[in-house]
Amino acid sequence: MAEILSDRKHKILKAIIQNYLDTGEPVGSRTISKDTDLNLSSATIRNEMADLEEMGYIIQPHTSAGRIPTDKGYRFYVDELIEGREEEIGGPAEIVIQKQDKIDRMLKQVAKVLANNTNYAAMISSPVFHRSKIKFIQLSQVDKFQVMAIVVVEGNIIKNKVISTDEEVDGETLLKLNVLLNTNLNGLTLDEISLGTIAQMKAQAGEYALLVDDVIEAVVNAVQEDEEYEIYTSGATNIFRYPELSDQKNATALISTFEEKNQLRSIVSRSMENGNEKNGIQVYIGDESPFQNMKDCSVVTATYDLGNDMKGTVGIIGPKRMDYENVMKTMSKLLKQLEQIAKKDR
Amino acid sequence: MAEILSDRKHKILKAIIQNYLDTGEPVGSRTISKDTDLNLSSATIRNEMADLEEMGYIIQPHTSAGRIPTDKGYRFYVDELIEGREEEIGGPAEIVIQKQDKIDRMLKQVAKVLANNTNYAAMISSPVFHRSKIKFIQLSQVDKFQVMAIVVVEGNIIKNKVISTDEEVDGETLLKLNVLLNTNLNGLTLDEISLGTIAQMKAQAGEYALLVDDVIEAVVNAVQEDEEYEIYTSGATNIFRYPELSDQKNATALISTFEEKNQLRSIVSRSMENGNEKNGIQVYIGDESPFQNMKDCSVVTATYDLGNDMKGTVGIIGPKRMDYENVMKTMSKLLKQLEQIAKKDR
DNA sequence: TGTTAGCACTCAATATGCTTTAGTGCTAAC
DNA sequence: GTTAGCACTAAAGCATATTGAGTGCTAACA
Repeated sequence: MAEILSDRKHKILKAIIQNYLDTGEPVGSRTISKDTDLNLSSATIRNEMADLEEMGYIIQPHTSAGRIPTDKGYRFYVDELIEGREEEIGGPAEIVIQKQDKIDRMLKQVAKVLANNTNYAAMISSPVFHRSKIKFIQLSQVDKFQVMAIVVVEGNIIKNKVISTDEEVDGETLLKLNVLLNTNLNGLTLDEISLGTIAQMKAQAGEYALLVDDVIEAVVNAVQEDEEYEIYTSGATNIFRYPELSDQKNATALISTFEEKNQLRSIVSRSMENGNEKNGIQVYIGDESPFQNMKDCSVVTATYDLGNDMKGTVGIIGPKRMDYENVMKTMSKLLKQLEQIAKKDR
Repeated sequence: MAEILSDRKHKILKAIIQNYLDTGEPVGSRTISKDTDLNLSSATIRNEMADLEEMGYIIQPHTSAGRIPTDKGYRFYVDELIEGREEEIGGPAEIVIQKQDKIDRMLKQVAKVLANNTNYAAMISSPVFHRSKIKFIQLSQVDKFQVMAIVVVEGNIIKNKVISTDEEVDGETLLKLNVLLNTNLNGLTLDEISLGTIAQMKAQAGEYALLVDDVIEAVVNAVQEDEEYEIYTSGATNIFRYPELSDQKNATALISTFEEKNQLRSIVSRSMENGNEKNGIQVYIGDESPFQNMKDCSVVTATYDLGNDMKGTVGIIGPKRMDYENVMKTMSKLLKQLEQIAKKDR
């Protein structure tokens, strides 16, 4: 598969793809002959193009048209981009994320900035806390037969659950339970709460053993609920900028993908799995993408890490004819900033 | 403006509009002549149509086409619908909202059900609590210099704020402050917290007077934040079902309206203001709608009331050529159900 | 042997003109 | 007041040229 291209073919292929990214029109031999510094006539270029077509890098939409890149062509182009990415200097102008008090506001802003800077549709998942520790638990009386459990998880994420009790619980009991919970559970992750721990707590609770079950269930629920990460999106309408995506069928599919968010979860999982190879940025071209029926799209994702094992995914979705270079640069800049803000924060 | 139409004109106009709602095509005199039970020839209908056009109820897109309703025509039709709405019996099949533990999940579901049952784009605002009472306040130590204030508002809506303190606050002080807060603030709405109340609390707090300021600020912030209501949307892609809305320009405008949500807020405000006249359902046709540049759309809104002064707005947006009758029926059924669930809930 | 000029050819896109169709308004008769 | 009939209109559909951008191939050239 990975034939080695002659230097000339390499240059011509790159020129074709870049031109196509710019214009969105099939590119002909004359254009390449003029645009490159190879000083070759269109006829020569034509010969080379015929070769490249045979090798599967480019294709003719119809006989009398220029060539456009195939998925293989795009892959060639993107791989080269990824190889060449050292420390990017310069690139797009500074991007500013403002520090926000709530983490989800900040994420919403990141999505927005990303969408605006790339002109593609952007998404970001809120971090998952698979192994984040319980920092603090507080039970309080809300009503006569209702106790509220408040759970603070590392990173000051706060969750609460209301527990209905059969009997009235007095303040003193609540106080005891509070102490019990905090001495036994603080510092633990969900996975670390063993049956042993629970048994031990029940023993200590004495006559309130029954209540302990309910409370623990509530705590576990609260933490788990947290792990149902949210997804924020922005710039879905950017797809209308690209004629190849804005026909009725494609547009409906894409927009409802963004509205429903279920499909976006598959991107997030995929991105988290494939993890941190090569600067953490991953490019899925056409059929490589996690979507069905999205063969006209490319997806670029990256994983961010706010520390404390708080990881999430950002991504953009756009046409295959996408400015991959700008997208990758913008994304990595944005991530660096996001992670810096998070670092400063604690 | 409000000329009185002869019975015959009335019937013809209604027939024209209903036919147009069905087909989306300009309707000609022949069609009306056949469809109505007036037993009039197309020629007679033509004469009447010419009159109706002169009066501004219908218009010809071009000389050799049938007529389509103007905004005034739609208004006539909708007003008549609203007049005639008594206790609707029958109508669309039962709609089921499942009770959800979290109120926002339920609202999301309402939006979804509404969108699916009407095939238009739906939105719902989470309730605003302008005058909801503070039920319970709880201060807890999170960190050495961080205290967390948890505020429970009527309806078990829970909000929290982290307060950074200059000095370390010991448990005893916290306990005192807790009592102080709850005795003074419980049962009050935001508006009812007077400067007098605050002064009084400071006096009682003694050496912790400074801290009281911070805490009250946090509480007020928490409650206010709550009043920044959320808007949930569903079925934005339904607009692609209607050719008159799915051209590039309209679609972009509509979808980004749904994405940004800012514009939707203006619908919510408008609907809340115009309040509960006529079964609470309001119809904005074309230029009457709160949007700019949305002259091809109609908006139908209603206000729901979950008790405890928790009011919000639901709405749908669709083409002017909308099945107003079904929309109004579906909406009022859904609202009744929503309010019933809320009632059962407390 | 690689490069290039030249030419015949292809196919999409655009323009052109013709026909059909669904509607109108007006007039004259019932 | 109602209606049949007719001339008229504009959009939409359809077939048929025209144009233009691009190709592949061949033959000549360095």
